[in-house]
Amino acid sequence: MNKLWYLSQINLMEELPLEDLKEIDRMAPMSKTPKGTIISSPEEPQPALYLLKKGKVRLYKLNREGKEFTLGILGDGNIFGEVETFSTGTRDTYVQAMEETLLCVLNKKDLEEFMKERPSLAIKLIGILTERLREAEEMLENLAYGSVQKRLLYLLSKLVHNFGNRKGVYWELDLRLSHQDLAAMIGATRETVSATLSELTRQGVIAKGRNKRDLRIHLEKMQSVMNRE
DNA sequence: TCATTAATGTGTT
DNA sequence: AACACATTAATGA
Repeated sequence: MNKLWYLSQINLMEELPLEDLKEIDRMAPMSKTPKGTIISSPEEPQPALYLLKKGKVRLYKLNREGKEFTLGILGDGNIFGEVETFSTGTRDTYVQAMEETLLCVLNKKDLEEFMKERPSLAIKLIGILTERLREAEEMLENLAYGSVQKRLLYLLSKLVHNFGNRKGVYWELDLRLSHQDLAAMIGATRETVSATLSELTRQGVIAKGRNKRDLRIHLEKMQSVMNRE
């Protein structure tokens, strides 16, 4: 796959004509980021817009006790970053590559100039940010009122939506998440998540994948469990 | 493959 | 929910 193909897969860019993609490609060369790299942090904020061509990044914050709380995971075709005029998250956010990741970096100046010439891009950006905000509010509501099981099921449904591949009756997550990782996304403890997952396995809602620690989810069963709550 | 480290399951408080 | 501890899985030399 070439660089332009990747660019065309970015949410924000998908309807842009080829000439525009070429221009962005000139401004923002592709770079390869190894697994585990902190791309941006409160200590060293990067005022730029990142185009995630391939790979996955995790956005998280540290709470008062220094524990991580995961705000979200972004996959192929997503954008993230922060400049004065907009932000895809809040401040004090860490962005870490969960696997080897191909990124483009658009600096603030280039981005803003390009936006001025192409108002449709700004409108698209607003749409993406609005959608993120809506999802964040939905997640907040769940975190505030749901049981751990409910929160976990909600999270899994979101993950399947973004990272799920159909495997027969199940959907397998194209993500390697430990119980600790899941716990950090729903504000629960690792032990509770383990116990809840065991219970859901007994009920046939989830199952192990080919690798024992890959998760598979039975969407229909999950829906019926969620509805009877 | 085997030793070491990481993740998970579970009982107790 | 936190902790301790046993078991099991993943990693990498």
